[in-house]
Formats: sequence, structure tokens, C-alpha cells
Amino acid sequence: MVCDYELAEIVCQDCGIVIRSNMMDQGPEWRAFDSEQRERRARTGAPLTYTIHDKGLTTLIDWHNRDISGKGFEPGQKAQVYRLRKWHRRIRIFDAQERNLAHALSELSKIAETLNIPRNVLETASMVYRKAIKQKLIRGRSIRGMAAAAIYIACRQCKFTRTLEEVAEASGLSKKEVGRRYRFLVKELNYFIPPCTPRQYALRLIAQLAMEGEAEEIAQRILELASELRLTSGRGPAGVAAAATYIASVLTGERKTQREIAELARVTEVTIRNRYKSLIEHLNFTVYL
DNA sequence: AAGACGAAAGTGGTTGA
DNA sequence: TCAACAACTTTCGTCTT
Repeated sequence: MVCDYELAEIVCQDCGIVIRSNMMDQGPEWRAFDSEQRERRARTGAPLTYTIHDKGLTTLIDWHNRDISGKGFEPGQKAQVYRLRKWHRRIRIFDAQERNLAHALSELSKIAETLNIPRNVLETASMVYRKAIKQKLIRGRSIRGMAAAAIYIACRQCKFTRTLEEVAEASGLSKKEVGRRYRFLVKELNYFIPPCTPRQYALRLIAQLAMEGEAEEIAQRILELASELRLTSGRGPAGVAAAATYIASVLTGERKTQREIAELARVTEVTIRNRYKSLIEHLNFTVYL
């Protein structure tokens, strides 16, 4: 029995049967490497009451250099009020960022929950978001959009297969919007995101279809050969993976319909057909029989 | 009757002038 | 900014199991 953290599944290594899927990572929630991190994490834990910030009781130190009776300040007081104002301003910015972060963390965990994303990926997403806040990339953009993008980045970095479409759906945003935010963040934060491989998609598909271990092997082999023959470049990885999975299902005898696979892979049957046509054209399947 | 096939037109995003 | 373009989708009629 093996625990696959990428797919969040427990799989029997002999027969490939999925014993438990969509499980949660039960590892420690937060890790803190120094006191500063511990402090920050402690403050951001637990149920977030981001809707209650200051309840409208914000204090303002206005810019008139006058006291309550309208008289001007003594020189010493003037300097003091200036300092007060300065610090007040700083604290307010800090507040705003904290509030944004709190809101964002709640969005992040909401999205993560509907996508069954394990803790470590969620943690990565939070780190991405913090970085974005620090670099002032959030201001003027929607928190939810940026949160969705952070989630997607984290998924890609952790090799946890979730499509852009799924992330968009879970966040209630359009694919286009999440994609735009995603590209923006990747560019601004100088991330390198390795492209998604058909292999990752295929692994997930086979797990979702609860197929035998043999099918997984065959699909992997097909994709290996396909990439050697350059049949994968320029093609959508999901389509290639779906085709390989379909072929594997036919070869192992536990046949799945194109529609079934197409639905899970989020491509059409036609795409599966087109891909697998070019696959069987170039590959010699006697190897497996 | 369901699944598979494939032609043809349509779609949305990228690229390059 | 616009048109060409490639990958993919939609639609639909036909063939196969």
C-alpha cells in the first residue's frame, strides 16, 4: 500500500485499487523555522473574522495643526503631532495589508477545500500570496482572483494536478480571468513553472477511473514513446493523456468509453479520437500483447 | 441502442505585421 | 489593431458492436 501525496490517494501497490481518495494531508498544519514566522503564522491561524475589522471606529488624526479649541500648536507639540501622524499612517497600512491577507487566506482555504487540495499545497499558495502582497501586486486587483491564481501556481509547483478550469470553477471566476492573474503573478514574482506533462494528467485520470496498475504502466509507456516521437509537442497535454488512458483501457480489457474519459479529462471525444489516431499510427502495440 | 468515427464549421487565444 | 493561425470544440450524420 502506498500513499500518494500528489494525488491525495491511498493506493494498493499490488492491484492498483484506490483505497481512499481525496484524503486530507494529516501532517502538521504549519511549520515555523524561526520566531518571526511563528509569530506571523500564529496571528493568521484559526477562524478568520475578516468581515469584522474595525467596525467603522477608525480614528483619524487630521492635517490641521490645531487643537480642539482651534488654536495652533506650540512648536514642540507640532513635532509630536507630526510623529503621531506618521506612525498612525504606517499602522493603518499595516492594518490594510493584514486585513487583505486575512480575507485572502479565507478565500484560499475555501478554494482549496472545494478542490480537495492537501495542506502543503495550500501552504504554498499562502506563501505565494504573501509574496504578492509584499510586492504590492494585489492592490487594485480582486482578492479572489489573485487567490485563485496563487492556488493554481501552488498546484503547478507542487505537481498537484488540478486544471486551470477546475480552479476557475472552484473560485467562481472565469478561466480567462484566473489565467490572466496567473500569468501576471508568474511574471511579476519571477516564478519558473515547469509545463504540465501528459503523464501527470494520465496518472490522475487512471486513479479517477479506478483502473488497474497494469493500465497505468501501459499509459505511462505510451506517453513515454509518444514524447520520444514528438507526438506530444504542441498538443494539449490533457488530450494526449486522455488518449493514452483510452488506449490503455482498451488494451487491458477494462474498457472505458471515450465519453467517460473525455468528461474527466475535460476534453471532447473528438480530441481523444484525433490524439489516439495519431498515437496508434506511430506506435507498435504488439509490444504489449 | 449505445458507442465510435470523422467531416466541417465554429471558438478563443496567440502571434506577428 | 487586425488578420492569420493552430489547437480544440461543437455539431451532426454514418458506421460498428
